[in-house]
Amino acid sequence: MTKDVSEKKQAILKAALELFVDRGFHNTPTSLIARQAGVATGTLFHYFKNKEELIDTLYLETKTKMGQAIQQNFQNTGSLDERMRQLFKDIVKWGILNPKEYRFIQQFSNSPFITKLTRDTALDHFEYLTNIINELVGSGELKTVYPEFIEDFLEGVFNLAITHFRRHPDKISEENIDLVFDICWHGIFVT
Amino acid sequence: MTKDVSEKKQAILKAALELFVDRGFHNTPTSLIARQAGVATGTLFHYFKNKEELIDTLYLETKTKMGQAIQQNFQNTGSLDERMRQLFKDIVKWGILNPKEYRFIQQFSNSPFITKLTRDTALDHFEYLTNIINELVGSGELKTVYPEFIEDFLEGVFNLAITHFRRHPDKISEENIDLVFDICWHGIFVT
DNA sequence: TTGTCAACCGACTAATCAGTCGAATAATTT
DNA sequence: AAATTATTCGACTGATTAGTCGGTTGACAA
Repeated sequence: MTKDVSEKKQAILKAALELFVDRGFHNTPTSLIARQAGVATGTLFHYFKNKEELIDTLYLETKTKMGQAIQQNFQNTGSLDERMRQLFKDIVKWGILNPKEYRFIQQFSNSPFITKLTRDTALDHFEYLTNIINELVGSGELKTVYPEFIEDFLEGVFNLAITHFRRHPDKISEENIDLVFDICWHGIFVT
Repeated sequence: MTKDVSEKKQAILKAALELFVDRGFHNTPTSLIARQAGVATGTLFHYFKNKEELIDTLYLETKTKMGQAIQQNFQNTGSLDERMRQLFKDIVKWGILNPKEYRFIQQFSNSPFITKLTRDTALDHFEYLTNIINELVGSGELKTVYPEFIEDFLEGVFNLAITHFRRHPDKISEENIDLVFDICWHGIFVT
């Protein structure tokens, strides 16, 4: 199962990730990616048909890595609330520990690059998310909403939490991540 | 107070907005912007020192327009909850009615372009937001949070709401916007 | 009328970029 | 060992791009 992927290919993907996050897609010449990866331009185009394929590969691979990291930790026991809290914390922590990867995903998602295809393919690695959404809707514990909103809501709160802790690294603590979860799930108002 | 800004300059900014949203910054040649605006390249560089200045101007102008549109409607009467609901709905509606403008702001905010300077300058037009945040914190109606999070939380929920309605235009209705507000403010769980 | 200046044009340039190609080398197969 | 194939290289090319420049036009002032 462990593919023996070329070291050079990995080096190219790593260099590309860093450069894309720092300089944007079009402002990052393939020549620069190659140099940073310590290979020749020709080698880059040996592994990737063109720049677009490199970007798509990087996106899919990054999303997969994220999906696997989180799925690994995912427990299917406990109350819905507890499991959601765990899931939330795992995702937020991944975002905090892998800032470049998360920035890249955000950048890509907000760029005109993304096609319906790559979006959906990436979603495949988050089946458990779809499952838990269905469970949430069916549980009766939620306010009456249509599922499409729950999806966007979840993505949105993950995003805002990770963005917040990126902007304010001094606020990162187990306690604050819990606090953020409480606010997103149970509201910001005391009632 | 009403600056008599050249029609051509406006045409350039309008063309740039549309092209940037569709194709990204670096993938949009200045020559194309000029053509779409119906002017010569030279004219573009007559109004803007370089491409970067054009992008910055567009960002600042767009944020200002948004800020003014919302401030205009902003009422300082009623309960905190009611005023927040009104503010939320105004912002979300602006995002829905001005999709390209909002996309552009998102795209720019998520790109490596943005400098601390442009970010802060843009924030100037949202004083009332800062005010209401301070009021929120002081009111005792909120859970105990530090203000930095409230800022990021507000930005985040505006974002997720507008993104949601962009993805699902069929869901746009006064009722649903209210629903989304309720969920973001009072939690997604029934308790 | 003459002079001035800002708005405007588009051909042009120097630089940069994505991607090619033929050759060299390393790994694998026969 | 010989032949075949995969990996790697980097100089090169054709296309594209940001920005320039010399000149034209039209408005307005002296």
